Amino acid sequence: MHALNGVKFDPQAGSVLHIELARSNSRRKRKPGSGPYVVIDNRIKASANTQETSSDDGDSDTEEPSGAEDADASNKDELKTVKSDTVQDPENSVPAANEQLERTIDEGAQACSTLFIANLGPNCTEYELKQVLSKYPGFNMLKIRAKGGMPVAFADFEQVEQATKVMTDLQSSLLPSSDRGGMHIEYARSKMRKP
DNA sequence: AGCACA
Repeated sequence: MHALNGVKFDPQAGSVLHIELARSNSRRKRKPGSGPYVVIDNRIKASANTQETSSDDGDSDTEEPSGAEDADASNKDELKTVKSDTVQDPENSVPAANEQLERTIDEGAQACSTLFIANLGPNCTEYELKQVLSKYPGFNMLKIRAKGGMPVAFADFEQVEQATKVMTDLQSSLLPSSDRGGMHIEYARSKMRKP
């Protein structure tokens, strides 16, 4: 940059190059904790207080209340003393038996009365699968969808428990048409899940 | 790992 600075690039007008470092992005990087999601764990914060004031480019962008850091510092010790192991598990207070069971079958997925079935062979037909599923109580309907690739199926039941029964029963089981491993069954994903 | 239709 200094090598080129001041170089005459237009002999007629006598214009001269003026080069300087571009100012850094005026929009400062969002600090973790300033967004809508607040990190509760403050343990890492203690050692990372160095780059706060160094890169202030003087832009008139003042989203940050300047007193925030000081407040953080004074609150730090207080927050640290909150021990997580003393918190009582709210799940244990009301142990509904079947809820526990469903959670154990496939934790992470929300139990529901519709099953998502994958890893079906390319030759699996709706009819074939329906033959199997309709042996089970509460079976409502089956939909097969083959979006370009391998077919997947959605099986709906009257009750969650009935769907659960089918899932555990048929999990990894082979269909006659299958050219691969057993089918993979999960609860269907729904838009209505708890956050 | 792959989740549609109403």
